[in-house]
This record gives sequence, structure tokens and C-alpha cells, in this order.
Amino acid sequence: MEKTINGRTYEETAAGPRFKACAPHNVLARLGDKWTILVLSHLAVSPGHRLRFSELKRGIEGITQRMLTLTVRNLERDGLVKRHYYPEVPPRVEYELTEMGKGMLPALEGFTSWIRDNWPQIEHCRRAYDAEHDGDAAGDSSTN
Amino acid sequence: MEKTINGRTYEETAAGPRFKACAPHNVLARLGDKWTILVLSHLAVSPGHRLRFSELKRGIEGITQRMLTLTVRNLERDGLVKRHYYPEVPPRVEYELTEMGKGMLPALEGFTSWIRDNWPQIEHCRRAYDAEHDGDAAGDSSTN
DNA sequence: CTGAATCCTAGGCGATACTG
DNA sequence: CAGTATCGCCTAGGATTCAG
Repeated sequence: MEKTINGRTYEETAAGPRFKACAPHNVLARLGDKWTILVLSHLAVSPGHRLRFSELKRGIEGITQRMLTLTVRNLERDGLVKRHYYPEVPPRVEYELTEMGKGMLPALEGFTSWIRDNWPQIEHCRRAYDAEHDGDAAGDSSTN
Repeated sequence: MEKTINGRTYEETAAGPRFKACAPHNVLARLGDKWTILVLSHLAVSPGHRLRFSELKRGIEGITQRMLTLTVRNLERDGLVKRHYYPEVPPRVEYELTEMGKGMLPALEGFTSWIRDNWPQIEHCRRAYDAEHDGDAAGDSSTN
């Protein structure tokens, strides 16, 4: 028998529910990588949800050519972004949110708005935790 | 001047908006790590949103003691989970979602439900992409 | 302009052993 | 039972160079 919570299927065992690696983790892991949300955000606010490679690169502070390429490549592979190639000289490439990509924005926005609302408290908790446990933090100590 | 999209602040430059590393990425990166959502999911469905260490360990397929410790530690640091220590012999430790942790569930659920709904299409897109581009995939090729 | 190919390093994560 | 300490692998991701 299978139930579901947060989109994850799990089986009821004698010892309780048992989850397995799952789709949400898979997608969250991509969104959680270093540049993906920044790329999506940029496309989200741009006219036509569409930008060329160099515009994305200029718009995202610190991203390298390589990482931008890899990031949009992964988004394209997942069907969230469509790549438009214009064989001019010099070549021009534009990336555009697909219908699915656009459909993701509201859900993403809903979640990120929770983050925005609660971010101050999270920061506060981290500082409190770090203060109480001396200097050692598990993740990054940067407050960012 | 600062505007905001998806909880990310950005500045309008002559060349367009310019995002910086931000809170949503920070939180998404934690949720996107290998075990965090599984731990949260487990706490979400458990009575009282509360489980002891060994219950979490048993419930999550393949997680090691070390990774579970690190994961709950980070959640505790962010204030999403509270650690209850009972100095018995043998010791007993329970982890419980905080108010903020519980408050996160609806937003997370909203987003993960989008993932669940669109997961089949994402998988389809990946297979199509991989098929067209021979065998090489950037991320994991496992369909999960 | 866009992006592929190399090289290299930091850190996530697993395996294992040890402790109160 | 819950947690820490070590070690070692492996991959994300940065810097640089080459190419169409």
C-alpha cells in the first residue's frame, strides 16, 4: 500500500512509514544548486520570459560561462527552458521558459515567499545556535 | 532601489536586473541536500510531528548515523526542529518540528505537489533530451 | 557570442570505529 | 541509544584555454 506526503510516496511498515529517495528531492536538489534559481528568477522577470545567454551572464553576479552553460543545459533537459539558437555571426542564443517552466513559477513563488517572510527568524536562530555552540557551525556560517 | 521577485532582491541596472546570491537559494540548498526533505517529511506525518533519532533512522532508507546527525543538526540550527534530550540510560533524543517548522509545511507541500503533478513530464523531457543527445547527461541520468 | 574541453580544489557524503 | 572522530572517495563547481 502506498500513501503520499509532500509528493513523496512511502510504505507503511510495522515500524512506521518508510520513505525513499524521490522526485521532490530530485527537483529540489536541482533548484538548490548554486545557480538555478537565479537563472529562473531572471527569466521570470524578463519580458517574454526570454533572455539571451550574455544577458543572463551579465545579470547574475559571479556566474562563470561554464556554470551558466551547465545550468541552462539542465533546465533544458528537464523541459523547463527552451533553447533558441540563431546561427548568425556571431551566434545568438536565447533561453525561454517553457509552459511547464512558467507553470512552476507560482508554486515556486509561494514557497520562496515563505522563505522571505521567515528568513529573519532563520538568521536569528542560526546566530543563536552558533553563539551557544561556540564557533563551530555545520553548514556555512555566512548569514547571506 | 530594490525590487523583489521570488523573494530575491535585485537591483535595476542599465543592463537590466541583477540578482545576487540570496536567502531562497540558501534555504533551497539545504532542502535540496540529500536527506533534509526526507527527515522533514517523516516528521510531518508523525504524531505530534515528533520522532526519536532511531525512529528517523529506521524510517529513512539508507541514511547513515552520521548523515542523520548532521541533517537534524542543521535543521535545529535553522530553528525548524527542536531537539529534546532525555538523560536516561540508554539516552533518548526526540526531534520535533518547531512552530516555524510546522509553518513551513503548507508552503513546501504546495511546491512539492507541483513537482508531483509535473514529474512525469519532467521524466519524459529528460528521456527525450538524453535520447537526442546520445548517452551523455549532465546531471544524474537515473530517472529516480 | 556561445560553449566545449581540461585541470584542479573544496567539500558533501559514505564506511568504519570509538564513547558516554 | 545517540553521537563524535577519522579516513577516503567522488563530484560540484571555479579558472583557464580552445573552437565554430
